[in-house]
Amino acid sequence: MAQKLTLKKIAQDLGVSISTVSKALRDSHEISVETRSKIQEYAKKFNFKPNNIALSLKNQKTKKIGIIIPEIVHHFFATVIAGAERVANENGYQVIICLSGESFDKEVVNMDMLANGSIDGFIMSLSKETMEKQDFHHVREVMNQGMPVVMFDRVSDDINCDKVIIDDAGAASSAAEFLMRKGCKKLGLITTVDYITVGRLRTQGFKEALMKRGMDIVPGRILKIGDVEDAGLQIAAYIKEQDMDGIVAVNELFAVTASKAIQKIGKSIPKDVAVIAFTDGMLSKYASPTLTTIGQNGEEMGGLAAQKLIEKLESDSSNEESYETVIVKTSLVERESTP
Amino acid sequence: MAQKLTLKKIAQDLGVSISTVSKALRDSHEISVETRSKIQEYAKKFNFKPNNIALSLKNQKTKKIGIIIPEIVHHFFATVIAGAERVANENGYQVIICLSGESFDKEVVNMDMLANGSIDGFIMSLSKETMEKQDFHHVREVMNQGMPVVMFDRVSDDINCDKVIIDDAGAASSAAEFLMRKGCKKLGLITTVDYITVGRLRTQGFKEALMKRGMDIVPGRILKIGDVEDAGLQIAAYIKEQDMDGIVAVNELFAVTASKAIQKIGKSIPKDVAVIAFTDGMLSKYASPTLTTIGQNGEEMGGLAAQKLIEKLESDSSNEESYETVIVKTSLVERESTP
DNA sequence: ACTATTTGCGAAAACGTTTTCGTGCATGTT
DNA sequence: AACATGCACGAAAACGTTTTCGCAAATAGT
Repeated sequence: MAQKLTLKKIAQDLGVSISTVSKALRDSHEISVETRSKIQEYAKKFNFKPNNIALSLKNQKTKKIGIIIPEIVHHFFATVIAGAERVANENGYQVIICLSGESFDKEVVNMDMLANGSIDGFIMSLSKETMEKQDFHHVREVMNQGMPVVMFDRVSDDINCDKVIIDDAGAASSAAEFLMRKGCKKLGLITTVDYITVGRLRTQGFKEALMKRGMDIVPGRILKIGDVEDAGLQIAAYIKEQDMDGIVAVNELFAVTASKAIQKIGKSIPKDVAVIAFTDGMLSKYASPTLTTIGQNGEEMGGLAAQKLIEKLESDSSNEESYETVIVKTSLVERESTP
Repeated sequence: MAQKLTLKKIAQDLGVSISTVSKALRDSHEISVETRSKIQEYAKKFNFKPNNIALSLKNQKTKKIGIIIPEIVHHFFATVIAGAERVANENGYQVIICLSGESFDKEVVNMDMLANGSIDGFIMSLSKETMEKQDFHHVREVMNQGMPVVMFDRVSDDINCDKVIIDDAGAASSAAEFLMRKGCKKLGLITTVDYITVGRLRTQGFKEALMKRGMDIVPGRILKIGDVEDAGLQIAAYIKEQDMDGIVAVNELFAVTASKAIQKIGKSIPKDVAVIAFTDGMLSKYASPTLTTIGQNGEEMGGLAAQKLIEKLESDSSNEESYETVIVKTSLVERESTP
């Protein structure tokens, strides 16, 4: 277990001072060529790598970015992380991941832990509890300390920072419009309760599309799911009770659950009922029938978020406070569940 | 942008020395009660939190663990991370995630970056390329520096360290046995090429189960997939050509792809062909029909890996070099794809 | 009243870097 | 011979902590 090599040890072994070693390794002209190569060879031979912690302390930057998300076992978030990690790595950064598990308290604790020097900036998507409580003191606090924050997907208008989102309302509207163009007259929507921003916006977009076509908005055809646990039962009942020929679902799970319920009552997809889902993940690709989806391009969102964060980090911190909201285009992927 | 509070600033503001502040905040009896409470109140008021980097440097430990995995957009790995993150957090640790993207070089680079002081220990699953090359110098190197490593899932016998794996051969054997008990006579296997340890072991277990029952092993019924890209075509051809009444697949994707191919040629599941898959993820739960699976309990594996790593980290590092391999039980989840 | 003991606090080292500022010595210039 | 210049290197500060040690003053013990 060869102890970790430090400048100090090299200096001792070679009979020079620490500063000389440091300078030699950075190829400073202050050091004679012989001394320099002697030190460099020694360092190479014993595979010296400067200690990151010491560098962080000295430079007051860690080259790490913190990502706080509600869940990782969720295809969309996983793709976001993948994108963020890629861009971070390309720029010499590493990512530290913390999961809030949709809990406000855990989100706060995690942020506090990371904010004390562990990272240079945050990428985050708010937990359900946080959105419900509308309590954002923790993110305000880290921003006050001069730590940049980029939010994605689950964002809040109450916080002034860079954001990366998709045009939820617009995408939901296009989805409904797409179904109507295919001939659907009785559209349904399976969405979340309103305090989840994305659910609310998608509901709003859905309604707008119907209104634009002058169609009635039938309240019963809009199902808002609060407790995901018994989504299955709620959706089954909803499918049985409502007479619809097209359904928009705000996520894959709702869509595939609905799809199964539809087939169970003897209707066929897409002939009797067309289905379109948000989030282009594994389920949509492999469900039966495969689902037409609105892809959220998570990889791209993650990449953009990292990009923006790193830009903020590397610009003169003395710069003006200007925040931007990037809207990532969604992509409609047509599969078997629509005509 | 209130500058980050430090001991030094508190000391200046209160007209005492840095050491006094430090001691007061740790409730040392060396400091008088008045001074202590004065300092503590001040610290609380301005929300002082000690700088993690400085602590890391001082204590020579970061309270962070590095996780290196091939992919994150993969349900199994996501569950492992979730489990590791949970246990890590419970013990005051944080996780840093690096993705190798199945590339040897990226695995090496990432390990090198993390090994220079950023973390206290590693949890990792080897990339495909690494397993193919059989080059493990990078993990040996960090181990030589006294940094503990715990491997999971994709491990190597050539490396001596703690490991967390499932009993792949045993699980594959039970899967085959399960199908035979249900009356299947002509079993097929969809697996990976042999240099992926888990694929090899599952293949081996599958064969053992057949031999134990005295059944012939028909080479054509064992499909080894190397390039995942055209797995679809290979599986479709295989299903068409071979006459089988039961199939074991080493992952969900292969299983659901096979399942679709089977239904496409007009056979019914599970009546004509029974299907059983490894990895109990989203696909199995929502495919049509839903799949009987062998759950790998990724959450548990991640948790155990973190547990073992933290134990190693917190024991006297002077302890004996004893390594353990934990075998996590698999769980058979019966669904519609088997009789 | 003189010595022990306790009390309350500060100085300084250490962790591993980088960087600024000397400093001693050889060389070059008058 | 006197002085400026350049070269090659070392000392020390700084980043923010914790901790050991030392020291002065106050208290206690005879």
